[in-house]
Amino acid sequence: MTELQAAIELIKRGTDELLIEAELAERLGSGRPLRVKTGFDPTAPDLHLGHTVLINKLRHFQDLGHQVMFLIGDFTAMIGDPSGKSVTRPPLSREQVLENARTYQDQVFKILDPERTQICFNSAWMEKLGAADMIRLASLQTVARMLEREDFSKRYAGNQPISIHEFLYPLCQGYDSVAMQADIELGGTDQRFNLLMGRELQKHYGQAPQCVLMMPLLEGLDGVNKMSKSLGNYIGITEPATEIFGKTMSVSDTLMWRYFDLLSFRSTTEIAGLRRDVEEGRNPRDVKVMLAQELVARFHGQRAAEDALADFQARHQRNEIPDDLPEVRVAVGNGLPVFQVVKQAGLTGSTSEAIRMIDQGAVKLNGDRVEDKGRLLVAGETVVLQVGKRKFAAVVLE
RNA sequence: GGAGGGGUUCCCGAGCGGUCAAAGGGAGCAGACUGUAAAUCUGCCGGCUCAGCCUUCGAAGGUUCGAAUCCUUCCCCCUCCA
Repeated sequence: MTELQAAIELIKRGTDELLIEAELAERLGSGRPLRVKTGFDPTAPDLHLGHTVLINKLRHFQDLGHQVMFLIGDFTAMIGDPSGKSVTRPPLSREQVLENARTYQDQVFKILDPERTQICFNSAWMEKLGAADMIRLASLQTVARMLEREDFSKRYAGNQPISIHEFLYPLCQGYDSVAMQADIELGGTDQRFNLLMGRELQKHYGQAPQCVLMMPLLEGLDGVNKMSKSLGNYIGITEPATEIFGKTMSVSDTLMWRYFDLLSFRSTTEIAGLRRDVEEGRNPRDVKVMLAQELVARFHGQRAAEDALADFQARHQRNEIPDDLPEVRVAVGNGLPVFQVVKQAGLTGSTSEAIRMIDQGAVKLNGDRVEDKGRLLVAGETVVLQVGKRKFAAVVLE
């Protein structure tokens, strides 16, 4: 295998689709470092494993010596990507965007090499674009073309509103590629339309059209929807080791394989071997532990991975109370009913919920189920309160 | 500009003067069962000083003993025509 073939193999591993392989081969063959573009919306700075599918791929390009351009869509954030749902987002202040961008950098550099990563903001060129330029840009595409996009056509067919400015999002993203002179752009499969727009517009502006590499979307913990913060089905890369471990363990046996494919750095043959083991009777839980440990190790180190496993076994397989309980102080005065204490300790969102939880037998005090919701707790001691399986607090009564 | 249809609790969606904190489904939470898996079953699912009270049905007024339901004005969305 030639060096070029090896590079293409690495680039293609795990991808959903590469357009157009021949073009990419040609550019790689030129020997110059390619300008690799990917964009992120600065609205949700907490990166999760879904994002890392893409970031790992960027890492591959860096390893091959190319220039990664990490675009923060501070200008386009004003529009909000209409991909998927139609939720109008509140505009972000300049300061918020900058702060989010900083958070992004901290997080992506857990995977990427800062030396070979260029952070860009699209406001740099979008703000210079005047109204006339914008209209010219808009004239390059038609409404019919826009409606080809699945989410637009669905909304249109379902009598849902589509604002004109939402059509501008793909155009802006495409124009970013022009301004950045991208050789290749990476994105999720849901970005197909926007990514292709870059090709169209680059041609209009006299540039060679960028190649497009689409990565599969990672399903969230529910196994159905794509992993996203707003759906709450995500594993954040800055989450504590025990959380990453626990959430990974809660993934279904089927979904586990998907995570192996998209997130593990194990070789494809090794993963196939594990799959065979399970088919032959190995407990899937044990294989899942390997995945959970690998992920924890990636973001917190090997040591943390060992600890997370020990903690997990203690807490869930032996039902022990964790020893790193958050401590909360609650003023009980002359005695406060348990349900009030539960609420004030932040274990439930409302008093009503606390009462319900107690009625359902979900609340434990020092390990014993609370039967009487009116029971008064008095000042002077520290008790361990538990709601459900996962919420604990050491409550100092005072 | 004209005609018509809509805005209901996290989402979808019923309700069209009292029995409505509002059917049903989804999501979520808890319990049982487990491997903190899935599936399944059961319960919960606005708030509070919880047998009672308070705030919700686009917004603001009004009619009524009583309004998500009727009237007025306003805001927003969709469809068709031009």
